[in-house]
Amino acid sequence: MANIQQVAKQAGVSVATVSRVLNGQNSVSVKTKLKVEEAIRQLNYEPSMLGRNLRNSESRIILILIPSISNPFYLEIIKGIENIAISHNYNILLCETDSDPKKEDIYFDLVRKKMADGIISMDPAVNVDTLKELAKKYAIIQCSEYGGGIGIPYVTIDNEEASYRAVKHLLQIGHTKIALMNTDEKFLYARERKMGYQRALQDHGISVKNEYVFYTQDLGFENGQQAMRKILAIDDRPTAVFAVSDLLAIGALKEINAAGLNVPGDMAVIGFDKIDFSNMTNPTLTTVAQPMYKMGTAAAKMLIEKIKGGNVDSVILDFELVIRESTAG
Amino acid sequence: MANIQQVAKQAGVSVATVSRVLNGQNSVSVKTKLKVEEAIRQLNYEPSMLGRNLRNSESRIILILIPSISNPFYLEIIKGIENIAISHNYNILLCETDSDPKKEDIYFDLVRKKMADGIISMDPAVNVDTLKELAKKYAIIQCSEYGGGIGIPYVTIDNEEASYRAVKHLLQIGHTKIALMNTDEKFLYARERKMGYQRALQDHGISVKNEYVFYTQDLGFENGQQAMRKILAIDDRPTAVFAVSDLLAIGALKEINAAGLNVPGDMAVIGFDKIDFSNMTNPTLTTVAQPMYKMGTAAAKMLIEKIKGGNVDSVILDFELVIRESTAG
DNA sequence: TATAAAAATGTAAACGATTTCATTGCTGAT
DNA sequence: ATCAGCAATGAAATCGTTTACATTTTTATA
Repeated sequence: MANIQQVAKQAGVSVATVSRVLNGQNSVSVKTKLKVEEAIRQLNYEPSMLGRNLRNSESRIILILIPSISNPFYLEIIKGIENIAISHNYNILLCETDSDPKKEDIYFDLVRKKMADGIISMDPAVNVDTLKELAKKYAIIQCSEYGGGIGIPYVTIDNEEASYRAVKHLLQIGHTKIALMNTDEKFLYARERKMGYQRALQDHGISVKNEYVFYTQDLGFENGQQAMRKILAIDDRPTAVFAVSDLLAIGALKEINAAGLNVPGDMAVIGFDKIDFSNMTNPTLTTVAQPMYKMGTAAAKMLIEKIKGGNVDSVILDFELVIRESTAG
Repeated sequence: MANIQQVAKQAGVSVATVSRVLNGQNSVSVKTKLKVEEAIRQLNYEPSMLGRNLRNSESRIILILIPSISNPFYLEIIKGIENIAISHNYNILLCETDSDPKKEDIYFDLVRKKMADGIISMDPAVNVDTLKELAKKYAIIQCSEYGGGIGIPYVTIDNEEASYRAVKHLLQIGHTKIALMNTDEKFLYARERKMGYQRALQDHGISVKNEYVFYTQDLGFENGQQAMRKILAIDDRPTAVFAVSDLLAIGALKEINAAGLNVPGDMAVIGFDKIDFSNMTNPTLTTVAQPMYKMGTAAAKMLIEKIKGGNVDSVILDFELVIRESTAG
């Protein structure tokens, strides 16, 4: 495999000149440029990024930390990140942490060892202390899920308000007994969405009943099924459920169907995230749409700016309540 | 940021010794080893992979080529690849080609430029000629989708037989009018699955009707809806559909529901792939399960062997017909 | 035409590791 | 006490680029 030396020799110039041609610098005459290009062609030369990266002290790789690759919520965000990355000549390394600190650390090592230039973290269970420590030396952006007040820039939506609007929608179409299907309150977004839920109820003069608030271990389909089973078993059964993720809501949907009940007739359901599948269910799912693609592009731009040494501010993007069959009168 | 030189200085040894400690070579005395480790701690040293990679002429990165990140079919495969990769100290770069030769070429460039050590291609629309050319110089494995007879090792299932068994199942539960929802026959798997469909019908003395065979542009949900709409409009309507992907089948399901018909009562449906979501629909979907995780691990092992310079053979794994509600009597 | 300025090119030093080969320091056998 | 043989260590080359600085060539100006 040819290297730059051999190209230089073949073209009868120095390696510096070859490098200049390679990088499109204009301080090289047309004649030599042609010579060099001809040599490159003859030798089938491809510049090695290994050499270049070492010399430039960069890897041009961006790490994306997600808890689980199976959660479709992240897909659009990843697309957004990827498009910006590619157009800036970066590549992305997709890292599934399983919310496991050990796996997490393997990936953190990649930036410590210069194999990655920066990190976009979307793992809500990320170890905030490690992240904070890391952020002192390396470029890090939090996306969608974030630890608040730790000085690492993030991009997100107003979770409290989004939740408020979803619940308000249920109230407006006449529901008063509304259950909340939430995850562990160790997650900031879970706390925020609960607050929105509470505020909406209070605005309508309805007191929050603890029996109507459920916590799931995780955001998956099965968790939604399990929680829904409990909800259906309540004596004074709610007539609507607001789930903090679409997968939870889809699990709920399935369980309601299995119980022979009708959505939205017997039980209205709202999800969160507007994943692709939320439109494929029967009935289709009312959900809160996060601008996922935009979140991805925003996060990527911020990170690249940060890698360049710039200073970036956190961003809060707009959400949208998408009303579909699962709450349609 | 400290480098190996500074560590050597701090420890009062040569860089060679530090390197030996780093790589766990045993030809270094306990005393010096401790000195070096102490120096590493003091300086907070982390070895740079950029230097190491250049020296070793490797990137320890594996490329995964998939047509679309949104297709959940690939997720389990990717997990399988990732686990093997990690345990062999490789990282994976996930590349979405959109079946676009231009994007594809960007990623091929990564291996040409030494930024990746090998490729696992899962894109059925990959440019076979380029791939073949590339395979002469670089390690390449095809997974799940493959161009046959081009001398690049692959891992797959017996698509013809899988299709045969799916259709046979429909025949056994009494269906005789069975539609096939296929994709473009430029894909090998599409041709193979059609052959299985034909063989099953012929085995039962049923002639293949061209009006019952539909081709979709793509493997997505909407394609399934569109095709189903056509199927429902046929005069002598089939009573069962075999779709070559779960997403197609789920689109069909939705459309059948929308038409006020019942699954499986009015129309039985079988999908292909056993994606997570196939168990979340209502009714749940009968489908052909590919051993996706295993396909991933197999492909990864093969690739790593190939990178090491070894010779590897193609692998054909077992599939399984998973019977669920959408075909249940 | 001589000369200053500008353009084109070259030389050699990084970047940060690994590894071959050479050297030093020991141990133990004679 | 000598020396072979082995273990531990070091010096320096190497991987393939980019780039600061030096040098040469060209161009423009008087």
